[in-house]
Amino acid sequence: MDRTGHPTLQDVSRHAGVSTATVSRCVNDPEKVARKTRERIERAIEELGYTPNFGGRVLASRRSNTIGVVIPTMNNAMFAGALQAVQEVLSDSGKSMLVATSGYDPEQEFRQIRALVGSGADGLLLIGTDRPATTRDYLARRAVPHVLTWCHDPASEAPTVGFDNHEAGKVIAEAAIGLGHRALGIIGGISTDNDRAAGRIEGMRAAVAEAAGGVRIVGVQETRYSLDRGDEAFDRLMARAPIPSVILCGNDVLATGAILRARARGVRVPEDVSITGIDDHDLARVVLPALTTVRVPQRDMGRQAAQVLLERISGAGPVRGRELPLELVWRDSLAAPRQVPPD
Amino acid sequence: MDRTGHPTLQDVSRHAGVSTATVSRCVNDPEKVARKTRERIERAIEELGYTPNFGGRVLASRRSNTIGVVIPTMNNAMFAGALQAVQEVLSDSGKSMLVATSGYDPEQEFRQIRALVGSGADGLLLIGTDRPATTRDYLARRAVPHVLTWCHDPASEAPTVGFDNHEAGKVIAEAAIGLGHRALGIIGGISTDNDRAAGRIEGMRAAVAEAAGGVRIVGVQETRYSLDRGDEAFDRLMARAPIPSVILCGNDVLATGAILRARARGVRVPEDVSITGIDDHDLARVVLPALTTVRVPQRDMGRQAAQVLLERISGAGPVRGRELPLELVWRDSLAAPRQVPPD
DNA sequence: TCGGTTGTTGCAAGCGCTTACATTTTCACA
DNA sequence: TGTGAAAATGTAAGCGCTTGCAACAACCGA
Repeated sequence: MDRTGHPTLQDVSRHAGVSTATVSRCVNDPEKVARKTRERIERAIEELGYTPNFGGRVLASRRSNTIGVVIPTMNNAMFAGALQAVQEVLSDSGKSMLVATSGYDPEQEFRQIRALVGSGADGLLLIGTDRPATTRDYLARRAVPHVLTWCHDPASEAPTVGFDNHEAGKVIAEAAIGLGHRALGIIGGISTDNDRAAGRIEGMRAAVAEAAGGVRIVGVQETRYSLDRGDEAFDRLMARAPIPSVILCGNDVLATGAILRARARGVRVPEDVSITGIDDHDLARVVLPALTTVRVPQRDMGRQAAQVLLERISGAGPVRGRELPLELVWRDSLAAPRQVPPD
Repeated sequence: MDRTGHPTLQDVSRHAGVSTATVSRCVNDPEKVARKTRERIERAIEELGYTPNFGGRVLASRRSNTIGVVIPTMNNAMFAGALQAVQEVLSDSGKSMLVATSGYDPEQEFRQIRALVGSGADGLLLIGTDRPATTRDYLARRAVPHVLTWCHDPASEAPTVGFDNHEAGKVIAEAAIGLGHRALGIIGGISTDNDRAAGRIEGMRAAVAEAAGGVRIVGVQETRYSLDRGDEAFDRLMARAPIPSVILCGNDVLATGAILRARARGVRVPEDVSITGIDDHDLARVVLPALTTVRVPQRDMGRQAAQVLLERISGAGPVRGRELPLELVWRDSLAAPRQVPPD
């Protein structure tokens, strides 16, 4: 019995008449124990109601079977959905998931990373590639196995399992340009310390740069991801000439906010102005008009990121990142501009 | 140096010329150490880049400073939002959060609970009051401090921090009845093994039972919480007479699904049929018409539940549950029925 | 029957930390 | 300057488990 009255490995070993080593093996690696012995031990475990002590286990084995995840916020359903997938994979492998949020703040992220590592995390799943040297040094010095997701960069030191945000922005911008839009507005997430938001905007800019014939960006707003911010940014964008004929939003929440605002102001979408999103959030098909957007494979991404992280932790060979495909989803919020404006 | 090359408490103690006990105190309870000594130790910690070993710490102190949360799914933004709040509170108290999901399955929940306890969780936050005796016994036998949320029941053995689901259903049903609706349809979550979904439906039924003048329920559909299921349930409810003049939905996702379906079928909301939700999800204000619903204080609930759990773990006196207020949110999806149908 | 394999089990040394208790130091006050 | 209480520190005994190694048993073919 331990200090709290729970039976210990030792109790089980006595009860079953074997050594503690055998009981330990029976718990962790049953094949290593002869069938008859195993049955005896299992009965003892059952009778005593034994459960392994976590601390002893971690201390002796140097593994906690716990992995940490830091996401910007759980208020974004995209992250939450991916988290769900991560949890499922980990759970299937007998691991538990520690979760923390950074609120898009690099320092907070660093704090949370340290807290998770201090809580025994065997590995870490992080969002995005860019982080301060302090954080990267910490990760390297402590040799914390980690995988980055929600982004993809083959050149990254840590494996990335995700998609190319730059590409996502570019694809949707090209779709708009292809329809004849020449004056584009952008409502993006705040790109400071956020490689995903920045990448999306850059992708949009790149599409414009590559386009022929007077295509230009007439305004860029960066704002926090939230329905209400989409609102305000829309107003600012529509406040002064030249008015964009399409507004490319950094994600579906912003786009939905913009549509809501357009509706309230009597601006018709897509007749007066087209609006696009990125993510393919639930909102995208609920809002009216339904959003034309780029589908981000959140579930798959979460699942695969978790798998890659597990490989990385198990140390089985070099682990490579993976790029996931993006898909343009056509709905109703993007249409050809009313008239092609003169150059 | 430990086996992995990291400095240990012992290294620090040698480096600073003090005993390991003093270093331990300096880390866990700095006031107990004289200033000069503390500074010396802190310098040593800094120079060596020491971080406490989690396993050793848990083993010796019998505390992991980790708490576990089991929710049905993170795909429901309501749970995710609450989780965010829980995480913030825990993080502020230096605790980490383990998260697992049950998929609304009691056995899965039990498995996850065991996994979290096996991962060293000092306490547990669970959703809802009802669970199998097996699970309750386990919790009692292992004496796992736990708090229940998303529900409220002063009679529950474990403290509950949440709202009264029965009341939520009743409030919205009364609102509909008050407007003159007599034929009510219900699309609820699956009430088996789900006291919240069951409570909401019962609340609706209770309102009907208490109402005078031929108010009756003309159909009840139970279905999984998802946009598409709201769809189907709507169809079934509208398929045969008597047709309800209002459909009370168990949550906003179902209600939104129903509205989407109504729109697709050319049924006008609320002119032809009113539709209500519960939760006040983001969808509620995005969907057209915007949902009349009951606001569930997810953030507050998460925050308070976490606080109560921390109290419970610290063992400071008897811990009482808390009930949080509900608020009816009037929007556009609920209106008086076209004509009061003859009794 | 014997040596060699293969399969099982036990021995025992920690893993790195906390903490009750003992000891030493400090300091206010007489 | 002496005294006692309070403050600071040290001593050392584990916490419950894993695991490398050694010991032993069972079984094989020669």
